[in-house]
Amino acid sequence: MSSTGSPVSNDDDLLALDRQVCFGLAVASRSVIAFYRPILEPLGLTHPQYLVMLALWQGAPLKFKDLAAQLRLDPATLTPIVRRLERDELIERGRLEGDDRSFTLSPTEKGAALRQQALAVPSTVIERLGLPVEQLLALRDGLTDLIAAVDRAT
Amino acid sequence: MSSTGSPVSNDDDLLALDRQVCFGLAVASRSVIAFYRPILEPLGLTHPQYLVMLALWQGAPLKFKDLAAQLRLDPATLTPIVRRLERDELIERGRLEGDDRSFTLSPTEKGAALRQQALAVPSTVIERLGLPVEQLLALRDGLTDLIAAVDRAT
DNA sequence: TCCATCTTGTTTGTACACAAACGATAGTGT
DNA sequence: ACACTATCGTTTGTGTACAAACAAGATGGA
Repeated sequence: MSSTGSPVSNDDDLLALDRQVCFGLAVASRSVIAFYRPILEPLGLTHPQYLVMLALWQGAPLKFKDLAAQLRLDPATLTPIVRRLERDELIERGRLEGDDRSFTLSPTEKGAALRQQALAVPSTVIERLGLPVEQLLALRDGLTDLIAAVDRAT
Repeated sequence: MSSTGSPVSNDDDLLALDRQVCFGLAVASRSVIAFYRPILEPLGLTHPQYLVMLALWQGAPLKFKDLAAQLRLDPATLTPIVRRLERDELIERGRLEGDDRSFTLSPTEKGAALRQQALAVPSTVIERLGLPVEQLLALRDGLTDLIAAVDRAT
């Protein structure tokens, strides 16, 4: 109608593709997070909280600012997540000499102990999901490219 | 330490891969939605609202229940989104004979007119993103597989 | 008919996610 | 010392997202 005839070139086709990609991304993200929910629930962690603990288990202490950058989260989003993890005594603040505005975060003893349970999470997920690891790696690479493209374009 | 020596098989490697995939998915989803934000803002739509309008532009009237299923959203999440679109007079309810609990949704005249502006959204996104369409298609397929795997495993 | 049960959409409570404004501290120039 | 600016984390407001409880209508059997 309004196109020259080549495939995936008129507005309606683009609207459909757009719907598939951005919608698929949102659905996949929500689905996977929902898939983690019952697995993380016994640990007493939500998915964002799990990501925070993963970061701190890998390297602590970490400055609040650096943690926000690693997780690509707005500080305003991270603040309440950190507050709940502190309330649950899984992480704690450390002062930073030289700057009274900033602070660091580290797992408490309780938080460090939780890592042992968390080690079972990935294998549980991968096993229940039943996807070959190669496919997960390919997907990861595709997502990485997409994130890089967004960063470049912003 | 605890592994037989093959790559990507011990717990630490799995923890790292897990972090890359589920974290990458969450970041990609948030990044892309953020990327849409300034493009959708002139239309007065948030990203979920945009997805609702896409569904209704493609086929209306749609039963509330069917819309929730299409978008894979909990009805409790869809209710306030629909309320705001009604408040902005972009969609409206239609009664359904035979069942007073249920109702349908359709774009208003104003909502239908908005589609003309929305037609420019996908090309804008794809152009600014600068990724080849083939790569987007491949990513879509990977996401579709992942969603299917989650559905299968749930 | 009457009642138990099921559906359908809303409400309530908790937890992200981000923009904008804020308060407090740090650094910088004069 | 003093103002100016920049940085850091928090607060406030709006908008998802989902679990659990709910209210109202529909449905089926005794």
